[in-house]
Amino acid sequence: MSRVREAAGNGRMIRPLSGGEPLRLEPLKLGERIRDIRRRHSWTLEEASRRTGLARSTLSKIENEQMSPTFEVVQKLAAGLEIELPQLFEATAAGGATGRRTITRQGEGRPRVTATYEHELLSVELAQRKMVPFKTRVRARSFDSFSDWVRHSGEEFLYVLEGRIAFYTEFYEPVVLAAGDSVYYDSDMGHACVSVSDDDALILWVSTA
Amino acid sequence: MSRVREAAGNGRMIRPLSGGEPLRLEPLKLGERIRDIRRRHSWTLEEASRRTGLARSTLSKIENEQMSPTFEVVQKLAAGLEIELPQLFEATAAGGATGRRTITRQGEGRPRVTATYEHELLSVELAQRKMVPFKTRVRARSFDSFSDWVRHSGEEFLYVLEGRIAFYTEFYEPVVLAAGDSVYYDSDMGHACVSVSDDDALILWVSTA
DNA sequence: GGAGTATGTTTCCTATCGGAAATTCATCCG
DNA sequence: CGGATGAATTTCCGATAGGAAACATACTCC
Repeated sequence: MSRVREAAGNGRMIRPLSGGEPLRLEPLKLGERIRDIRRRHSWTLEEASRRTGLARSTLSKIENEQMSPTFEVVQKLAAGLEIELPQLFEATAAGGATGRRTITRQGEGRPRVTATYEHELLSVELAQRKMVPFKTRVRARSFDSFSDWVRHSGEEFLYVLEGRIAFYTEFYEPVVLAAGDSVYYDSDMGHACVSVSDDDALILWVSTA
Repeated sequence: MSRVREAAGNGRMIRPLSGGEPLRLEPLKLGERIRDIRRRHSWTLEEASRRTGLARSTLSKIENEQMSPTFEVVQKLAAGLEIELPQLFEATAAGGATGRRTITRQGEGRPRVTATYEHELLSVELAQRKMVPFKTRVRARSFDSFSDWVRHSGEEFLYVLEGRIAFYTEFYEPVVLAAGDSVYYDSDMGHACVSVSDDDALILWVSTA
């Protein structure tokens, strides 16, 4: 049975950061950090060894702060343990680390209708999120129904779910996007889109908060 | 005519991404990086030596990739050169190419296949973006094919495009998501998903960078 | 030109890293 | 208990990181 099923399905959940170890990542206990990552994945030194290509003994010594790995080795560690290098050194505000999660079912977002768009804000329950996702219905042949750019600081990702839209931005030629196409852009650059299909177009938008 | 059409239609364009370079995924040239930082401050090896407490020769060898510094030394480097550790390892926008918009056509992202997922990274041409979008194919009935949580700092938004998946996270009960459903969660909380439909499931993922 | 100065590179040589194997520690059995 | 199995730790030793000092290569200024 897969470990996830075990962990997620039955009662035996991997507890957050159980009382035992606080997992605080003080100014750079690389050893602890490595060990923690390994433990979280329930990897033995042997498994970690296979993954990283490093000797068990080496890993053991690193975890116990008995040696300072060379940069080369650090890279192997990051790769093998499937963690991004910068992440390895980030001072995570660990502590309680209470994960958050919110589900939004099809059609159950918070609607916000404007002249041009029919937005449906997703994941509204979650305050203080770094991204703002919403689904938007662009009315069919809305070509002439609006008059100005939308512009707001941040970045935006747009993915076309259904239909075809013409996507306009300042400085660029307009482009037609069909279902499955996507675009990423700085949203302080004026932008707008219109449906060019016979039906409404449906797009998924994610903005930085 | 709408102002958008006007504005977008005329010829004045900022050049997008320099078409030439494919944005190489560098193996992280630490030496070059260090040398850049030092040069930028107009520090001599001697000065850098005083700042870091490392020998001139050592610095020289590191910059010329003639040796792999130990982690201890890397720490001293970061401290002495007044740069945050994670920053040292962040993938730089190599070419400097600050594109402000990038289109990714259906199926034309950069594939990344793992045992469990078939990712397609979107908008890869755009370096230094705050979000990382990708589309993922989750193999049908992949229920037993993986064994561990995915976990990385940041937040994540998931939208189901096709099929049905079971979405697992630590601390929560697993939940089944169908096309059109979405979830927003802290991605440092272990998470994973499997397809529970007869066909592969297709999901759109956006992570904070 | 030659002496002097400032910067980066290349020797050494020792301390230590990193891997193979031996050793310890823990947990199951019979 | 003794043996067996699987994990982590600790030797041991060759390879290499890192420092001191010598060397190389500019630039000055006289």
